[in-house]
Amino acid sequence: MGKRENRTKPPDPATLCKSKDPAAVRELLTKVGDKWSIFILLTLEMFPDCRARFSAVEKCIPGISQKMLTVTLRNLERDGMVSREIFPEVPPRVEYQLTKLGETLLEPLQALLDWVNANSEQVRKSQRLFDQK
Amino acid sequence: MGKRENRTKPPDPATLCKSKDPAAVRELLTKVGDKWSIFILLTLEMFPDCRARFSAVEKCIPGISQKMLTVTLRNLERDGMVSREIFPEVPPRVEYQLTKLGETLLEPLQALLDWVNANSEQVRKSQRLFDQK
DNA sequence: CAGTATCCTGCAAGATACTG
DNA sequence: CAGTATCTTGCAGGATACTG
Repeated sequence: MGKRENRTKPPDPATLCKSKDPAAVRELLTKVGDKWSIFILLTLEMFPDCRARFSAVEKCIPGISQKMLTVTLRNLERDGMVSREIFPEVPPRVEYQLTKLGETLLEPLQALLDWVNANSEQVRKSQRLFDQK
Repeated sequence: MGKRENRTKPPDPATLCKSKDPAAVRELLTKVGDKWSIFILLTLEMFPDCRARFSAVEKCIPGISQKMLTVTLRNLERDGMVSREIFPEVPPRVEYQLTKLGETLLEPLQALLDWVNANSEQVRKSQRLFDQK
């Protein structure tokens, strides 16, 4: 994985996707690469026990709408990345927690976010150069 | 990065994004997390010298349209992730190559794809459970 | 071969209002 | 508080045709 040495033969197209179903791989990749999913999962990690209520997550993610938070959380629950617990109180309280599966995604996602934080300035520079010609 | 220990205090919302401009971080994250960007960069890596022509890349990415390949390659070039060289021949030949910046993205992307390949079955299982209730 | 150009469509996602 | 429900809109992205 992540080999950098030169190759002398053209790659086999099947090498990238181990799956028989490339569309399914694409779809899941789209979901785990989604910005809101990434932010939500990494936000949950920051709380004690990887556990927080709806409003707490919302406060930590600038720019997310209530709708997108709801929708993305529901999808993450469906995918088995977070669990959802409802407390029968007034006013209502709902807590979300990373599952074990969700936790295994943290490292790759953090690596991606780290890359973005580290290189956004260089990317912007490249864009300016590209645009002025 | 990627710490897993429990915390006792709620996180500072600013912790996730080191940038002053959260929207810019979101935007770049969206781009590097895009499925076509990921496939293109990882595909280029598989060629000798991380270098291949348009049609060769196209063959390696099942399901991508010519339009999306063109558009995504142009964006990657603009962001400084790939370089583009045109050979004045007939028929025309255009080669794309990973830049140094692009190569630094390979490891995080490969980790993400590895996760997808390793866990897609479990995610599907979770989805079936969720859907039938 | 490696693109543009054009048309077209669905759906992602914002805004707003309502509620158990 | 943590959601639904509804309406609306932009634009991602497919299909197709053309070209240096």
